[in-house]
Amino acid sequence: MNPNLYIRDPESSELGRNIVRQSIELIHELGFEEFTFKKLAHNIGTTEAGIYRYFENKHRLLTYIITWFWTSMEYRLVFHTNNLPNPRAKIAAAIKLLAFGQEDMFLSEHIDKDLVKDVVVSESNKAYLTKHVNEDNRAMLFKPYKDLCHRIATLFLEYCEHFPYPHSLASTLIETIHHQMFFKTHLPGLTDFGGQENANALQEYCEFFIFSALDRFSTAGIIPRLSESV
Amino acid sequence: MNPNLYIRDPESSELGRNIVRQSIELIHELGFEEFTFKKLAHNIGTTEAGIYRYFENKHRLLTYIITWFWTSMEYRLVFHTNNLPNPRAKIAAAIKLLAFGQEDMFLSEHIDKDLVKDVVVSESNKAYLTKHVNEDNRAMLFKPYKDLCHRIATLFLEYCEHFPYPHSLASTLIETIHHQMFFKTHLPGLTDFGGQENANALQEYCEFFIFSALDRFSTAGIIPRLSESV
DNA sequence: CCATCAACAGTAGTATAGCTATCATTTTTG
DNA sequence: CAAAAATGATAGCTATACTACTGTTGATGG
Repeated sequence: MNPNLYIRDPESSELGRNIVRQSIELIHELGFEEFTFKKLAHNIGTTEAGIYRYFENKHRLLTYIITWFWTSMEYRLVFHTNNLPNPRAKIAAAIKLLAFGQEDMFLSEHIDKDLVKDVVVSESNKAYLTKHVNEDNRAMLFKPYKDLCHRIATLFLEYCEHFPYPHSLASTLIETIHHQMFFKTHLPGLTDFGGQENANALQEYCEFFIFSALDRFSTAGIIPRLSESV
Repeated sequence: MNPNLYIRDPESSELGRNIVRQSIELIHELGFEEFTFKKLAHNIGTTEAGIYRYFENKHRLLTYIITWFWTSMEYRLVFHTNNLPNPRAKIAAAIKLLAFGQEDMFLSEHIDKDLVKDVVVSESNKAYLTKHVNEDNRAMLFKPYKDLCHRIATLFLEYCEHFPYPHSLASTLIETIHHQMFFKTHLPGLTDFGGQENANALQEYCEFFIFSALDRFSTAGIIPRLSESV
């Protein structure tokens, strides 16, 4: 993890690990806006000052959590795509993983997977949608997100060599998954996943629009028929 | 505008209009997190209490601004697509408009178009990414967004009758435009628009992935060749 | 075994944000 | 012109964000 994210490494002590674990629970419970270091300190049984020894402010802590997630996601992406036979299968596996459809061990055992998922869906945008995004970017805080994005982009290029938008399509995929998950739960009118209880509907939608885009630019010029892809 | 958004209608007085206009400038300048009613009051020469007579809190004011934007966008969408000859041209016009590529009069004269655009790109997500999204949704605060989304979805269905994801594709389009614009400026590594100075690159990317998705599901089974769409 | 140093708890305190209440004055309007 | 509404000005209260200082504990190393 990038040392710019913290003041003292939270992995280096029990208190530090508690801060991270409990902050995920509390952000999940209250939302990031209502989340404060005082409440977190009370939850852990320490004091506000104790938290400030680890993180400069609550936004840095959020960025730490989200960044840790991207790092873990990239690691798992490599793991789950490494020995698949062809680029198409790799992309399908990547989408499944990104859409939280892959049952999987998380890297860190002491953190609840479903909570992290919800926090990422609801709060990850807030890590970069700030006025100090350029400064944070210079401090390399978003490198894990870019690395993940680049790795997905590389899969796209393996599948379709001359595809002109690999990075944009990768970031579109990631953000779309999160937005559509949020909309499905809270604003279903913005999706088509409302009525049905098809747990894979989002994943199928993503596979559909990603492969539609990639196949259209296929260098071979071969466009699979409807029946092959849906 | 939905009366749940405000306490006193800001369109009903000079002070109210000032609050809205100046808040857009100040949110643009400071970002939503650093924006406060005290600073806004100071900027327009009134007091904090004066602002609170119009808006319950700064989040409601943000939602007002964003909602006003969606309302205006839907109106302009109808205006710019109404007498186009075919669904494909309508969708292309919609994308151009949503991507801010359409030179156009805004509905309200007293508000700076470019400022609103930047505020929408950076802050619109924060209108709904909250813990009270369900409550806000019940108060119909997001109806204009849903209406806009539904109208775009309808265009998709006119072009491709049995397309199964019209609403998800519409919300994906809107959110993607904003994210890619933000990334292009602040995190260009997440896009493919960095080096080139092609102002239409984003618009072309959106047309590409939208029509790729729609054409793949074309009921006629006729898939236009690469040369026709890019 | 003691000196030392890092980690941590606890307390206090400042500045600002978020919000409410009150009251006098001005403006609108019936 | 009188009543009602809108505004300006001030005060105040609670919570948040953050900093500083003090004392304790517990591990390390000579």
